[in-house]
Amino acid sequence: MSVNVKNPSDTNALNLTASRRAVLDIVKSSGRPMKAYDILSRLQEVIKHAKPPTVYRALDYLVANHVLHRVNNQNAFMYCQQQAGCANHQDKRVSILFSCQLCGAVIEDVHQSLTSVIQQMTTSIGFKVDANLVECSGVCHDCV
Amino acid sequence: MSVNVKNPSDTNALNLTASRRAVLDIVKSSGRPMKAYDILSRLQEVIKHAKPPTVYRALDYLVANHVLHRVNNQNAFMYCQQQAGCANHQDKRVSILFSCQLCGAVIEDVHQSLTSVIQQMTTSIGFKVDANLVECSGVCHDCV
DNA sequence: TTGCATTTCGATACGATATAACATACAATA
DNA sequence: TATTGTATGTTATATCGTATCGAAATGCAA
Repeated sequence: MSVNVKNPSDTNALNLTASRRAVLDIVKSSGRPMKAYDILSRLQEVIKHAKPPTVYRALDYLVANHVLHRVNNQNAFMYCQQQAGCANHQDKRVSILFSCQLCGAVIEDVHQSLTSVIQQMTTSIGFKVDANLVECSGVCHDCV
Repeated sequence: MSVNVKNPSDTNALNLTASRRAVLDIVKSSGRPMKAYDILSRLQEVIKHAKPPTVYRALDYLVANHVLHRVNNQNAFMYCQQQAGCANHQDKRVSILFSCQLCGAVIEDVHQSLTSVIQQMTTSIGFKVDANLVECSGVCHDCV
């Protein structure tokens, strides 16, 4: 059932099984954050026997591998737009997610000064950031 | 039942009813983030008939009035340490919450450069921040 | 190709989180 | 008094996420 597309010469490659790939495609193609149970509904169109753990396992894997972001203030998941092959993560640039509480849109951005100040603050308190990501909640331009 | 302690001459004063005050005291005195149902358990020692909506209504009010922070990556609530009478909110300084995913501790900090860069970024995209707060998930110094 | 360790998966059940819906109480005030 | 707005009480349920465990698939070495 699962299809391993990992390239043996690339130890950082993803092990995209069928369910992981399907979840990734669903979230990526939606172009916006998706909730777990909305992903599940879509997933069940392709994998009929999919259940909540199917989705959560795939999401855990994809978030752990920096392909998706978890948007905590929406309990949602979105495609990581700043990375191509986890470049953002590898370079330790800090992304910020501006999350609109009205329409759910998330604007992902990076900024050198943000990265610098976060690195400075985390170094001074000995805090290890786990996703090179900060979140900010508010209202986007379109929602006035 | 409700006890209004609002000072009529101060339009920014809190309307701390009995349940709101009890929830605030519980969260504040714990010194760390608390989950809603843990708050409920404690609240029921004082207000026996307290139910989930009792807690969530009080939390909504206290978060809306910048007395508590909602820690999204823990589904928890903590006392706002940077403000005294919402000074932080009024001054538009941006707090950052470094949230440890292992022990649950949250370090709240403010930094002028962080405030500057957030203001710069939000201005450029027309985003209105709703709590002058950003969140960052990771592992704290004590948890290595 | 066999055997073994590891990873992934299917399925059920449960635990945790949050809100809907509606009725009631009460203070301020017209 | 009648009205309005705010806050509360109560029940039930919706929504979200995870623990568990056995089965199946996979990778790998002998």
